[in-house]
Amino acid sequence: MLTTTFAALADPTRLAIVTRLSRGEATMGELATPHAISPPAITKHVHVLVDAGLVTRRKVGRTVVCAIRPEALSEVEVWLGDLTTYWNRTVDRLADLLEGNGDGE
Amino acid sequence: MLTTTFAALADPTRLAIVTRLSRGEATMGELATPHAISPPAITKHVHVLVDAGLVTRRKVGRTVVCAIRPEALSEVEVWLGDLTTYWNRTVDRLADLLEGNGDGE
DNA sequence: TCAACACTTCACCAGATGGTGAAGTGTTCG
DNA sequence: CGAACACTTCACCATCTGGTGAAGTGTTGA
Repeated sequence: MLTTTFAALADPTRLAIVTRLSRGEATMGELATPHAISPPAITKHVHVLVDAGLVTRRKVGRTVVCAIRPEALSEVEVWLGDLTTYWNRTVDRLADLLEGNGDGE
Repeated sequence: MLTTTFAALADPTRLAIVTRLSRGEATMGELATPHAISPPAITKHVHVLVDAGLVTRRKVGRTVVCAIRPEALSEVEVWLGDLTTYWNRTVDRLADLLEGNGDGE
């Protein structure tokens, strides 16, 4: 669901995690470092991202390696694309009206 | 702030409002109709969208007309674009490694 | 073997969020 | 004028969210 994706990205810590992971894989510890936040909090945040389908996790020894799942963001791209199409159409129609040739539809 | 935008879009009602407005302006009443929700709730939702810079409001007689502000979404587009660039680079580097010519950096 | 490590689960708390009904503001129109 | 209308503000409530410390799980390595 698109709202789940947006909700996952609506938290600064999680947005930073996703941005960090877009530059390459990282362990939970590496994700936690820049955030002055407790391990349980990072676990929770990553869990939200996994549930939203934005991130994958795999165990490697005693660490957990996280990676981004770009496919989940393509849903956002599609939605944005649709919206752009619609409002461009609106702008075109408005431009037509302003030019006086009111046959926009 | 990007997280503010995502937070605004993280609610189904608000996402529907934005999608609706991308197809053209609407009054508060028109926005409320499909949502089986009380007028105060709609006022609140639109307020969140206005605060996030996604929507504008203007009074017309005793109605309030809302319109989308696409500029706010361009911030999302830019972020998505950056991310895509990064992970494409990662995929390229991985492809290089798999082909055996390990001079990706 | 067993201590240190990396992380998770648990129980809990404060504050934010989404909803409500009731009352208020300003506009239209008979 | 005054009733109906469109919307907002207010006070309030239940639930969700992001955080914590303490205890638990499984892995590594001296």
